[in-house]
Amino acid sequence: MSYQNRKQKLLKIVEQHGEVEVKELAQKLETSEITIRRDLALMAADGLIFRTHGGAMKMSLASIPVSFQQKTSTNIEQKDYICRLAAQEILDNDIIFMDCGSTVFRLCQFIKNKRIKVITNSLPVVYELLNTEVSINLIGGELDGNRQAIHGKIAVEHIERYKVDKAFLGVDGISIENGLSAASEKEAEITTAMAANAQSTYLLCDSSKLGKDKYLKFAPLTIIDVLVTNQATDLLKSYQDLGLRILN
Amino acid sequence: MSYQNRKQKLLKIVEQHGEVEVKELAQKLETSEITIRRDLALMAADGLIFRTHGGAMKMSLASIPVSFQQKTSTNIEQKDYICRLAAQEILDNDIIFMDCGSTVFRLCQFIKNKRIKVITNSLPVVYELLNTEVSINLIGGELDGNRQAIHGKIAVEHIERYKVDKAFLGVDGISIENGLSAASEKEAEITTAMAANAQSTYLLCDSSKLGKDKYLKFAPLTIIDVLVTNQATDLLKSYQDLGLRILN
DNA sequence: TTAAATTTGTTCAAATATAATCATAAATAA
DNA sequence: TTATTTATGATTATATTTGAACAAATTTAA
Repeated sequence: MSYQNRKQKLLKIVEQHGEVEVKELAQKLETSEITIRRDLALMAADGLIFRTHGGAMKMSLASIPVSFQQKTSTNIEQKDYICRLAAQEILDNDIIFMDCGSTVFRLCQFIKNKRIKVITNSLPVVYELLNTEVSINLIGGELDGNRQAIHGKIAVEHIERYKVDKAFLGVDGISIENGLSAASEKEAEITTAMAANAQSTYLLCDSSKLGKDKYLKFAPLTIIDVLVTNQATDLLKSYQDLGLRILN
Repeated sequence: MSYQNRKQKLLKIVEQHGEVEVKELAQKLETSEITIRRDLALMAADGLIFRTHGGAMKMSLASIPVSFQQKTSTNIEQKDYICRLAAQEILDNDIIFMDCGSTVFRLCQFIKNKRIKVITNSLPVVYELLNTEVSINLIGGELDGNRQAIHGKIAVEHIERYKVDKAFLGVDGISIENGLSAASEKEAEITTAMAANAQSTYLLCDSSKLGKDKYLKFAPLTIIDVLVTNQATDLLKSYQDLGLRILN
């Protein structure tokens, strides 16, 4: 297979997924990682993609989500697995909340063709769902440049005006003992508000966050209805005992 | 078999398969690889195919998909002239509205280093001002994918919560007789709301729009305080007589 | 912070493709 | 016919691509 051929395929994959890892690409194209790296380097030089550590991302994305660049290429497969599960729960005509976490962001690719309404405070999500089947409602308020998301009192009030079917949320930490925890007060505020105004609240949470606590404990586990994760560990049983539905 | 004959067949195969190898072609045409290579070289020189290492590709596949083209908007110089004037009116610590017109968008470049707060319903404005000195407040509500802007009842209510120093607005048409006119009801709504909640309202308007009417008349000239434009025509006098300050 | 793990860049060798050269065969013209 | 041109194929040399091994840089975890 020639470089040009691979280039086409790589472009397609990157367009589709938004963000990919070198390993993944090497497998898909049945070639070595070094070849993929060389290809990506050439393509990046042409401005066709944005090179990240361990992979690549869509140019259009790279210019926007600064905050996600730092988190790129960690646990992508796990996150995609989780998001695929979560997407299956979404029905046509659903109205859903999506918050500004990096896991939740990856849900976008799986819902592009659904006829739903998404209410979100995340600019990357907005950008990703622009000009798709999805109808978007953007939460208004103060923009946090680093997180590329809207936070604050106005944002919370905006959320409270809606009652939606499902909320898809991420957190920085979750444990039986301390419930949900976050690294930022602002994010916690949004998460809480979204959960309170959704019929079902889905927590998208890769296994690395299970049992971890961050500095700010902000809500009990009970605000969550469904825990979507990637590993079927014994740990999950205790969550199940607390009344959470587990998807994995 | 002659070159002309082979050329037809090769073209057909390439069209059909998108990408092919020299070996493959040599077998199909029952000739040597070197002959195929010579043929492909000639065809590539004529721009009929794209030569790759080891084979050839359809021209259309090889060409770089121009996914992101910068809109070369009309009257850039005029708009920049207008925006430079408008930017001079903005002081540190001002809070301003910016709407989603293409003229107003070009104001961004001139205010990046000002310490102000911008309240806007335009995604392009947000992206342009992201990670600059400017603090951003995004208006929430329904997102219009085509205009990349937020409109609707919620957006208007969001605007009404603020009282700002200056509003910088664009319109599609302006005339003495009919006042301000727009091509879309949604935009008119936002423009009106912003003007009503700003101490001073600046209309950024290149000369091509002066004296023009669009289908929707939505407001009298009196909601404007300052008209920023690029030409010093006699026409402007009548606007001045109506109490508008003219900047040009 | 340091240490471990991962990713990337570099160099080199093998495989493959291309270019160059020459010889042969076929077609064309005198 | 013969001489000349043209197209094709074979052979060899050159260039490109690829993958492996290892050092350097970066990221992650502790």
